[in-house]
Amino acid sequence: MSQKRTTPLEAPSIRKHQCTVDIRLEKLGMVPFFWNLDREILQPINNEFSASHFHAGQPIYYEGEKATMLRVVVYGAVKLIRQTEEGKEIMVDMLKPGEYFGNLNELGDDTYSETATAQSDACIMSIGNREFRSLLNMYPSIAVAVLDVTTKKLNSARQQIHHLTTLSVKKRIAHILKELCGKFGEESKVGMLLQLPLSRKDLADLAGTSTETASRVMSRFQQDGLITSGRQWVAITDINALSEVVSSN
Amino acid sequence: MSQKRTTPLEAPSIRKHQCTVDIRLEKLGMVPFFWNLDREILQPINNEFSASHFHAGQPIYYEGEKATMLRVVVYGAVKLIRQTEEGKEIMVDMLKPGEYFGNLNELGDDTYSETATAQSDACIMSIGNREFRSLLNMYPSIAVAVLDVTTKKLNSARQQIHHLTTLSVKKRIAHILKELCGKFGEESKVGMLLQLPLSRKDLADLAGTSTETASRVMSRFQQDGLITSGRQWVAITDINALSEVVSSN
DNA sequence: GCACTCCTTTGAACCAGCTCAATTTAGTAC
DNA sequence: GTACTAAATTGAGCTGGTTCAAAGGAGTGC
Repeated sequence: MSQKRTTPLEAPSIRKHQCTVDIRLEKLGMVPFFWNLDREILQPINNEFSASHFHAGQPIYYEGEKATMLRVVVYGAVKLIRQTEEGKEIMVDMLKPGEYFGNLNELGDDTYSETATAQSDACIMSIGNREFRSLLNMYPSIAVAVLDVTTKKLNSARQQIHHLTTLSVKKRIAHILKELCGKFGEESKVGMLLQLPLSRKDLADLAGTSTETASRVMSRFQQDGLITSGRQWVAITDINALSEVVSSN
Repeated sequence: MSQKRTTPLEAPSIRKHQCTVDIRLEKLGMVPFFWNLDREILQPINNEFSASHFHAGQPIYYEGEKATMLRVVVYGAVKLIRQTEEGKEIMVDMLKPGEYFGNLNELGDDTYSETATAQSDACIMSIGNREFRSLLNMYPSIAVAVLDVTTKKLNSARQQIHHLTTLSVKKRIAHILKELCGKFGEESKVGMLLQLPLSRKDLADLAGTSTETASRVMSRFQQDGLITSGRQWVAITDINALSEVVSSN
């Protein structure tokens, strides 16, 4: 850590220690599910959760494993991947703090339908499925909040389906960059820096294309001054131009 | 109606009259949302809904319209479509009786994110968004049931994304036929007949391909004896062979 | 500072599926 | 039966994106 870092990305350890017991309650209150709850209700809910840390690249669970937990991202980014036997994979979602993943189905006899991996160093809170479901039944407002989040996810999944079949790779990537910018973008000297490690392969998996094609598109964007990018990082320098790419001819 | 019909599909008017006030309550009880509810609770809920009929091909609402209602299919099939300005479209879902669609978001200021069209003659029950949301808050079990349905939809949307990027058109269509078979298949002399009008274009929109390619694939399937098909109808004759197509090499 | 790793870029051939265009046919109405 | 219409089929050329291969760099550990 004493060497000069050339990545503009924030070093992971800076924030890692912050995920202490003390601030878990605060984090939990920031999760959309628990918006309207009083502190005295939040407290026992908090006790149901347990926290754990993951290093960048470390798997959290695998597709097909027996699914027993529901998880919430507290710090860092988590990617959800589906893969074929031949190893071809696609990224189904990239989660930021406050988002949930895992399983919330009735019984514990389901399996996870995707693999979850820590994209950066991450802190995750987990709760047993059964426990969470009893929360849902106890507090309708939580159920409704979870439903709203899930509905939004469904909508964006359907938009993605639409894009996959109607847009060119170039437009799809431009659109994805815009979304990531809204989610992970942070002001920096190189532009809106996406605060997570993001390789060409990740982008390709998000866009449903090959690494090579993603690289070609990104090279072009960089050439045209829309982005600045290095190894595993991307910064958006001209978001309006990206929007134009999506909606052009 | 006195002429001989050559379509194996059931004539729409046969069942249409069945959607009377008398049996609405029964239908409502069949909707997954309302599984566990007592009859005395169901009764007032039923009163909140209003029913209406649509002819095959008739639009129910358009993408972008102000979204105020949540709807449930009582009889018939409803397709959900998203389209680009140039008219290229994709089918996001095909719904059967008991499934919900429309909007369930917080306030009435959202717009529908897809166009809903009656695929066959259909009977639809509607409820105001606000009213439904208060039901959700009143009966947690409804909220949880809706959440479960939505979660399943999300999962299948994500599977579709996966298929779009990893499977060939042939496999995608084979898979779609299998799903439709489970949902709309009815035993008949020509095999498992899909009990809804289904054109090559519909299939193409479902698979995210062109009408011509869908036609070519279907011709091939018919040639190989996997299906029997005519104008706007499809029957599956060998579902095992279809499964093999999906999982082959 | 040096070596090593693996991420990224670029080239070139190839192909699944698209598009455009023309023809055939199933189903319906009379 | 006959005529009509919209769905379905089939052909042929084109192309965006894939695949395979190989070279070029950024970041890291020692």
